[in-house]
Amino acid sequence: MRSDAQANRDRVLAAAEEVFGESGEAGSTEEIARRAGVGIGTVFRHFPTKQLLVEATVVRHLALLTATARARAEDGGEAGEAFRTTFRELISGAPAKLALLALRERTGAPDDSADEVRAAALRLRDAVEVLLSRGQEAGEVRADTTVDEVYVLIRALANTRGDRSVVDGAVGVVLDGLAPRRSGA
Amino acid sequence: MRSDAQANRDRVLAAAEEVFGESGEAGSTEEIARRAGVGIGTVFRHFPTKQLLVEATVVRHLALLTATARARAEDGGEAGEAFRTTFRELISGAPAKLALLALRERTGAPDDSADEVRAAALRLRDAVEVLLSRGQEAGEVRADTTVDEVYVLIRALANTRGDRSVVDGAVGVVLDGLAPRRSGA
Amino acid sequence: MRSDAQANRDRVLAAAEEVFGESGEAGSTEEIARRAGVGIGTVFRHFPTKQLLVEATVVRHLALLTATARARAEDGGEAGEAFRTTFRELISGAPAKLALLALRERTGAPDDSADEVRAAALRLRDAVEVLLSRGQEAGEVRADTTVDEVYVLIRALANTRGDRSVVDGAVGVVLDGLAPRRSGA
Amino acid sequence: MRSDAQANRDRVLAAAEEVFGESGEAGSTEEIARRAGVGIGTVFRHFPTKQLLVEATVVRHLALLTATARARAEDGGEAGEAFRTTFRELISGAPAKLALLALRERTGAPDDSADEVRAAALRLRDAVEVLLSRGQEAGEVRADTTVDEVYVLIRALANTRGDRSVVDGAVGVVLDGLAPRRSGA
DNA sequence: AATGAATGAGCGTTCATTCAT
DNA sequence: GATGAATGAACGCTCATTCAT
Repeated sequence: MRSDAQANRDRVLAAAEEVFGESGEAGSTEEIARRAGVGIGTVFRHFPTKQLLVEATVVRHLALLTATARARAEDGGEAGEAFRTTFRELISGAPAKLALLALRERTGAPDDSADEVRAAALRLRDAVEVLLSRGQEAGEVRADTTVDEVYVLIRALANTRGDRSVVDGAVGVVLDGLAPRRSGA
Repeated sequence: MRSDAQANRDRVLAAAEEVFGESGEAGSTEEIARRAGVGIGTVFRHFPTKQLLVEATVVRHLALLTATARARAEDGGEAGEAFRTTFRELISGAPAKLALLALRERTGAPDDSADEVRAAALRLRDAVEVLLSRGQEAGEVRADTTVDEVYVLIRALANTRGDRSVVDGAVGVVLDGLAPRRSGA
Repeated sequence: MRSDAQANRDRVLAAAEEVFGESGEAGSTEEIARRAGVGIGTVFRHFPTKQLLVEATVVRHLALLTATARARAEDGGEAGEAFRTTFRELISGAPAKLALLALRERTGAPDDSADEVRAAALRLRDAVEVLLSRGQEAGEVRADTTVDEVYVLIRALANTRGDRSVVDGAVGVVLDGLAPRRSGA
Repeated sequence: MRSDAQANRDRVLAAAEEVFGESGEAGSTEEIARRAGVGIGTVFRHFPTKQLLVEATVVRHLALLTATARARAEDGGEAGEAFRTTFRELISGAPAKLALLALRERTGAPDDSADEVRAAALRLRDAVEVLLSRGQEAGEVRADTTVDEVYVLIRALANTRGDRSVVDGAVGVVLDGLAPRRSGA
């Protein structure tokens, strides 16, 4: 029975990512249950509160992004390229869905599980940091920028809506800003 | 009574900007009425639908930002400086509140008044364009970037939450990306 | 100024008959004011309560019907014909609007002015009685029926909706039922 | 739980018939919930819209009347008597409540479920037609009247309020009008 | 006397949450 | 464990009524 429960939990989380991705926190729990193919009671058994479901969804998504970043880091490719590619991937990774994140980080921490969100965000930040450091050491990324700044840029751009080409151009501008500063500049 | 009505309309809009700024569209009309110090009926007399109130709030905010940008353009200051200062101002102008904008631009245009939002957004874009063009002509801003890209960057960064100093640093990085490209680069 | 006020009162009553005729008591006071071309305050100055406005409208309508019936009675035409014609007129007189009446007579008498409604209804009943009696005396209407029965039939049929021809046929059936009974029956 | 749900649905419908019977469509859903002894949410779970609740109530009532008429038709009694008895039963069946019907048939058909109302009304009409035809074939009911006329008469009289004896007398008059026409008349 | 802005109770409806089965 | 019916607080909105001008 344990695996059944686990399977249900996963289906609920997947449905939640879909629904919250479309409607933000306004997405209804009932709709999530419907898409997950389970009863509403099952959703609440796994996530006693909507808040907890939202947070679990965010954590799951952050974990996914973290995995992406780590994979890049382990790829062993060229440091600057790895950093830039990951930067772009995190931004376009799941545009609509990261909206969630932005929303989440706007409010206080009303319950314990918010700590898990913070922890997950930190793990992503750390993964980004690895790539950033390497890029900087390789002289491919400007030395005078911090992970926090880079992380802020990723979050800001991840929520952007608009023409793909325009957004891509905008990201390009930002990456130019992250290029090494000319010594004589 | 006309002036009273106008005053109330303004108080409602101000309260709406506050509430929507904190909670997005989820902010309740009742709460807005409370903060404006008027009855719920008064809110609906001025804005027959919540949607219309949201849009009026967005328009008002965009108009404010547009005024800021235009004032800079007329200041007659140095072109590059004017552009960069305005860029920073639009971003920090009303952090929490611009969240609204992002939300708005995510959905379709269900009613006529949405056109006013679009029009107001275009006016802001145009005001930015003036500053951008001057900066480019003066050789103070890279020539190969478009208003749309710049506008996307402003919108993205305007919704950012976080330490003032970190955000400022991130904006600085972006402005570096907007600096003229080295000819020999 | 007196005549202005009187004129306004009349315009309001006319608008009320129109609106209540279309929507029953659900018609809004605001809509009545709009159609009467006066401010909402004016409506309430003349009729301090919606209830009173409804009743005044009913009274006005009943008075109109009463006048119709009395005119027939004074016409001096043939008694049976006069009765039958009036019977039909009262029914088709203002179909949709009499709906009001039916509604009214369903509830208790919560305020004094309801007495005026009752009085107006009695006046109509009396006018009908005159025509009925004459018809009976002339041997043109069955002798064993009472005004109350006739009045009930009028009220019932007045609210009927449906094809004109079908309703006319139904009224014809009822008039047949009101014809003198065969002595040998 | 299925049976509980069904029981609740029935209690809601019964309460709705009561409330709408007293106040027409103006009766509040909250009041219906109260009388049914359920929460407001339960009412909306079974009838997602007030409109649907109104229509379901009407359909239920019409079905009841139809059953009554059909039972008479199958009784195998004397044709004229069966027709007249049913005619009276349909009228006194649920006086106050049929008000609903009248209201319903006044408006257009804004949603699909209104079709069910129409269908239910047709079934009742058909049941009446069976009795009418038999009565006419038996020479107990005038041959020159149509179901539509009879149906109109039933609807009109069903909404009548007033002394039982007076209404009974009025119905008697109408039944006389439905009696076979004298050949030599 | 007329106006129409303001008020707030009340309504239809939604949705997170509980709990009997 | 899973289900889904039941619950009721809360929301958007309407409208009769009041009152400052």
